[in-house]
Amino acid sequence: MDSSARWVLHLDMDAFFASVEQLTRPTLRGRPVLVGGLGGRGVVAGASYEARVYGAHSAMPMHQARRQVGVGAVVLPPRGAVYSVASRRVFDTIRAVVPVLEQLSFDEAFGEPVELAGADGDDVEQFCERLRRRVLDETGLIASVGAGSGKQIAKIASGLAKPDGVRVVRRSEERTLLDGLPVRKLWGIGPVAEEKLHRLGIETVGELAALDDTEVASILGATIGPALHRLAQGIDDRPVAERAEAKQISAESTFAADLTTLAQLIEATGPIAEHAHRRLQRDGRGARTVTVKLKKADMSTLTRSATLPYATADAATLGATARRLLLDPIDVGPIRLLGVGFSGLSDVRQESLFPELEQQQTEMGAARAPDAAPEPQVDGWRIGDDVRHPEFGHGWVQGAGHGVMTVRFETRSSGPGLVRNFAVDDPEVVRADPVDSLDWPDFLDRSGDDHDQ
DNA sequence: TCTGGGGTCCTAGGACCC
DNA sequence: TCTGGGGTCCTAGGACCC
Repeated sequence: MDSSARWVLHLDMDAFFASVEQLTRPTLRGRPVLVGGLGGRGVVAGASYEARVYGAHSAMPMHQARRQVGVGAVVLPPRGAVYSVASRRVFDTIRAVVPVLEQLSFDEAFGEPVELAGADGDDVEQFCERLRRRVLDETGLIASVGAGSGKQIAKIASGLAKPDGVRVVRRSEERTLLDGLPVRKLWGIGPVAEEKLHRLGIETVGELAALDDTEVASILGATIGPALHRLAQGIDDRPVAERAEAKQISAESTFAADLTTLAQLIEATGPIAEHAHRRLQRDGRGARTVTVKLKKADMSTLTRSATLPYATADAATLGATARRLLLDPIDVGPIRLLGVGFSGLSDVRQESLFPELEQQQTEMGAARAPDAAPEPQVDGWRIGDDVRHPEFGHGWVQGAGHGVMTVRFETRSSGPGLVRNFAVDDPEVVRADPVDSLDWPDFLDRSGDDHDQ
């Protein structure tokens, strides 16, 4: 196939987390929604367009975003299970049209529809519009789509397409578009590479493209450099392919206050290792290498890892290995984040090659494991919790305090819902599966649709 | 009240083997 | 009384992505 005939699409859901909240909680439509950590150290994971007007954006500290948006801000904790189901439905829909998808995240994917090979720009535009329409009809969510001769251009195009649009970059306009772009817009150029280029007076992609190969290699490295140089020149023949299995599974947690003793770190390891282990089990593989990550008060990180003689899925072995790797805050300073990661993943079909060693480590793990009930007890209801009431159906907690809570009863299909107040200990109000907010009241039809992926 | 959580990939040094 | 060179595995740190 002629490579000049290639059309790569980049599909990107608009403000995905916030849009799912507005979809399943219709009262929030048109309002500035911030999704993310509510604690003092939380950041924004998703901001609706109404919130972006005030300058709020992803990765911004939540307290700052909240201040900027003002009293109208609706701040909600992330509901990963709901986003996961919504994401799967979106990409199942797209896959029906574009079978090979390279999914980059919950809300982004590349595709290269074979029927577009050799098509002209107008055909591509129509194809993308039909795709967006189909996603909206089947999921209620808005995707923006970019198209171009390769992944880089397609991704830049989807950025230009937002919000709620399509942008097809024709071959004839490619060079002009790239040349004027700030280098930071290239995929793979972050703050550090940008700074290096700026120091040399290189601001735009066009200026980067005009350098010679050895120059770029010396600035950005022998591997990354030439690759980025080719992208800057508009050369991008990277294939679109389904993603391989995950190479690493990890969990991490930032503490409300820095930990200062080894005992605190050991205690904190339990729930974090269990979280990672649960996901390892769902994956079905075992791990050979265990890594702990410690982020210090100054944001620098330390990692320590150990590789076992065999891969295992045994929680006690993995947990004990993680605890063994911890460093003492007395030596390294206060710790704000602890992470536990598993890598060297492989199927663990056979018995251990070293049963005695495993036995030993299991016992060690058991002996050092913290006491049960590591999860902090949830004291009552929190804003954003999903609830169910026998008369009013599915709803969510809008506010709670002074022994009373306010519940808004609504789901995707209900339209803006009614508000009712309850005593926080009202036995008729019970916790509900957040995913029901996508489906209620026809949740009984979800037969084959499991919630966590 | 600064800066989450989940990933991928690259670099570089040392151990170890042939 | 000189100190190769390639390959792989492991470890630690860091850039970058959403």
